[in-house]
Order: sequence, then structure tokens, then C-alpha cells
Amino acid sequence: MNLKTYLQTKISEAAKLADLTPDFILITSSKDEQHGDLSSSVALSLAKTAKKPPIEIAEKIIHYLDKNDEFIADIFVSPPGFINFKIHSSYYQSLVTEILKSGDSFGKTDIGVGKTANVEFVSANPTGPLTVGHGRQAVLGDTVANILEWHSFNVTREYYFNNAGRQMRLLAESVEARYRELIDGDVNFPEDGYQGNYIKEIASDILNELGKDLKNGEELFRKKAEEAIFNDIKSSLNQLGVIHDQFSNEKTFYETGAIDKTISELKGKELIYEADGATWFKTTSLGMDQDRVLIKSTGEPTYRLPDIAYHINKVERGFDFIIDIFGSDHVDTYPDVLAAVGALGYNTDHFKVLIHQFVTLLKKGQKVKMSTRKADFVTLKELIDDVGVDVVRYFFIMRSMNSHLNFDLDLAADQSDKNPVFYLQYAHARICNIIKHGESLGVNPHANFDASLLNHKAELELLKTTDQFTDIMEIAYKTLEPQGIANYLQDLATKFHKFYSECRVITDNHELTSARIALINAVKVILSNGLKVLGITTPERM
RNA sequence: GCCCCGGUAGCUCAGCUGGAUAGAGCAACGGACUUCUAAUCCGUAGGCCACAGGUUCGAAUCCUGUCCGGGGUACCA
Repeated sequence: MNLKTYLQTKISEAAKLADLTPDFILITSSKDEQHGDLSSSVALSLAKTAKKPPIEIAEKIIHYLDKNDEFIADIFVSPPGFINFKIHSSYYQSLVTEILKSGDSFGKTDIGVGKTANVEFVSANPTGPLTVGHGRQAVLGDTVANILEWHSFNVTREYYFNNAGRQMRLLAESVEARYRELIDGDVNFPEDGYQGNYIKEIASDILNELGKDLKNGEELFRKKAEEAIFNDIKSSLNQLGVIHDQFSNEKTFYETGAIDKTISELKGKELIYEADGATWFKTTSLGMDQDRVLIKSTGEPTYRLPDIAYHINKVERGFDFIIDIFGSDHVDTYPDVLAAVGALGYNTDHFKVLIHQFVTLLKKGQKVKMSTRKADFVTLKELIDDVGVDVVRYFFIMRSMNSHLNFDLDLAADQSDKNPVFYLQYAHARICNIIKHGESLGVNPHANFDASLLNHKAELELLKTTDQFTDIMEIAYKTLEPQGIANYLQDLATKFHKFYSECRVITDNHELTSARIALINAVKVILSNGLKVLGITTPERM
């Protein structure tokens, strides 16, 4: 049972009796205990249409509310017209049993039962190691996938990459140049080539493995480079706990003829024209501000064309929910792609595109400009080795994806033991330790308990916070923004630590001990459920 | 020029479908370990929520404009 929904129903019924019809009944948790436990501003929002002072409206609504409700202890109005509810402690106390009963699945919903979702993320082309910037997307995407799984969706984590275009050709040329350089010492490096040391390593591996007689422009250079870099990418992702279920690439869409089909279908819709030797997509006729090139005058498609074919492919695979996660450098490109998919008669209503802003890296107070080509980057691997997986994951989800965040590498390494993630984990470890301590004294952690003994202020505060978890998880689903979960868990941990400092769990009072053990077990359930969705470990000791 | 994000405490950022006195962490300062873990707790200090208008009972939150920062505006991805 959800208390807010319950109150919304009650208020709505009362409003009806008072001849009022609110559009929406907002219920918020009160910050100040003078305002009870929960408050509603309905009366304030009704004031305009009802043309009456909010207080009067509030009084009227209250008049029709049942004063002997099983959960509501008190209802009162306070200026300028809020309706405040004081909730019986028994309601909060009853949560302990409910949470323990549901355990691992406390807070889950069946919103996505029988539905499939596809989350595409990272999708970096295999031209170099993943950087810190990719890390943000990796963590965001994986967590969004976790949130959907939490709500019972069957989720496919997908990685799409371009392996047929100019970038990969340039990569192959760079590797070959390093290969020739190793053999005869001549440096004939392509302009705009990839300059990182990893290119030299790949070249040297190729030399060791296949000898020095490879032909000019040999396909193996590309293939070996792609393979090596992909292994590196996958291992960085695995380190982060991110595992993709499916890798898709543009090459397959050439091979299956999907690309040709896409272009001919667009032609059929008269959305294609030739100009300056290139093939253009008439995006302007779909309401965009400029047309885009699909096939360059060189005959080579731009990334947009395979992207369109790929998105059609995703629709055809029948997912109920398709999520694309892009960096802000793609803001301008996805509308074209979706417009094309839509124009060809495919449904695009079930697409959701999440755009995240970039991470600005600071090293010794200086901005680090990231460029894969110039080999100017800090790899994700380096970061993880530096501060650890949990810190990296937490850092990237504790902030809104819309925020351009500054990441000071020196500070991160320096302060890794002060990172807020440890605060959460410490709460979990503390609980585990208390339980263990109790057991060593013969306290059964699963004994029957009387929750009505949990009357201390710190206990009730803690319980009230546990009541918000379900809401938080549902909001996370609706917005697909994970940072609310991180913020919530932070709050829960704070309430727990406060409780810990004020209430001793294991005492001679057996009844109270059992009740408090049950309470902290319940808190542990929520911490662990939440951290699991964030992909962060729950240590039993620290 | 145009489009998308952002501008909140010294720093990094929450809060944004409008709600009561704007929050956290870090940094600073002062307290609390003979106790189930001090990776904790308690307290002090720190703010024209970029700026200017507007909308209304009420604006950090919505609208308009300005300024500053990031990204895009490619026959790169």
C-alpha cells in the first residue's frame, strides 16, 4: 500500500463531496514536523478556480475527510492553506514486516512484465581505448538497464559500432604505418592518423604474429586492430561490471542489404535527391532546418545512413521500449535518424533518447582536452585502477546526466576514501556487523519482534525514509534518471547513522533488541536493493 | 547567427510537472570514541539560487531577454 496514493484517493473523495475537482493532488513529505508527516497543497491550487481563499477550501475538504481513518492520526490546516496529515506510528512500524517479507523484491513493480526493452549505450567505435567520458555513458546506460530490469522488463544491453567507414580505414592505415615503421624505420604516418601508443603495440603484435611480409593495404591490419581494441574495450567495461548482451555493427547492414533497402525506400517516399555529386536526405520536408548528406560524393555513406538502417532493425526486432543513450555531441543527429525511421512508416513512439553532457577532466587544475585521435585522453581503465569501481560508478550516477560535470582527477584519487559512496556502504557494513555481534551473544536475527516498540524519534525518522523507496524507484523508471536513487540512499544512510548514534541495538532488553534488529535488517534490505540497481557492491565489513 | 545543455555556499553538485525557513559532500572552525565499526555523530560559519523583467496567493523551479561556460550547427562519428 502506498500512503501517498491512499491520501490522494481520500482527498479526491472529500473534494468531490465539497464540489471541488482538483486536476492533480500533490502530496509531499513535510520537511518540518510542525506540518505533520505529509502535506497537500490542493487547496492552494484550487483557490483560483474556486475563487475562495485557500484556507476556506482546505477547511471544507477536511470537513469531509474521515477523522477515524486507520492510518491518519490528525488532520489540520495551516496557512496559507496546506492540509497536513499526521500519520499513526503504527503505519510506519508495520513497514518493517512488509520490507522483510518482500526482501530482494521490495520496491519492485510489474510495470514491465512480459515486455522487452533495448538499451543501447557506449557504442564507441573501436578506434581506441575507452576514456573517462565513455565511462559516464557506460555507467548511466547500465544503470538505466538495471532500473528497467527492476521494473520487470526483459532488457537487452546493446552496443552498436561503425566498422565500415573512414574512421576504421584511418585506423588500419595508422596501424600499417607503425608496422612499416618497425620494419624499415621509415615514418610515413597518415595525416589525421591515430597517434596513441596502443597503435604501436598492435603493430608490433601483428609483426610478431604474422611476420614482415604483409601486403600494402592488407585487410588484416583493420581486422587485427578492431579485434585488439575491442578486447580492450570489453575488458574495461567488464571491469566496471558492464556486460552487453549484443554487439551490432554497420557492416552487417551492408551485408544484409538493409542499407540499400533503406535508401530505396527513402527514394520511394521522395525524400532523397542528388546534388553536388552527393545523395541528400530531404530532412527539411520533415520539419528539420537543413538537409543532410547520406552518401558522400566519394560514394561512401555517412554514418547517418547505417544508423537509420540500424534503428529500423531495432524496431523490427519488436522491442516494447527502445532507449538510445548518446553524448551531447549527438543531440543534432538523432532527430534526423528518428525522422527517417518514422517517415518510412515505422513506429517511433517507443523510442526514448537520453542525452548526457560531457565530463570535463581536470588534471593539476588544468582542463584535459580529450581526443582519441591525438591520443590525448585519460582511459577509463586508469580511472578505475585509481579509485575503484564503486567510486567510479557512484560518481557518475550521483549527478544528473544534464550536468556538465567537472572531474578533478587528482582530487578523486586523493579523496577516494572520502567519497560519498563509502558512506552508504559503511551503513550497510555497520548493519552487518551489528547483526553479527548480536549473533555472537546469542541474539537470533530473525526472531519475532514487536514493531510497536520502535518509538524513538530516530527510529521513526528512519522508518519514514524507508517508506519513500518505492516511490523513488518508480520515479527512476519514469524519468530514467538514476541520480534520485543515489540521493535517496544517501538520505537513508544518514538516517541510519543518526539512529545508530542515538539508539543502541543490542541491549539487555530482549524485546527491544529484536525489534531493532528487525529494523536494521529492513534498512539493509533497502540499501542493498538500491545499491544493486546502481551496480555498487554491498560490503559486509569495511 | 541558429539549436541543445548548464550557471545554486570557497569547490563539486542535489533540489526544477511552482509550495511553507534553499540542501548535501568536500574544504574551514569547535565538540563526541572504556560502547554494536569515529569511513560515524553533534555544533559553528558560509547564499541578491548569473542578471533583468514577466506570469500569481506563492518562483531556484514556468515564460521572455541579456551575460558567461560546454556541445552541436561537416560530404567526421
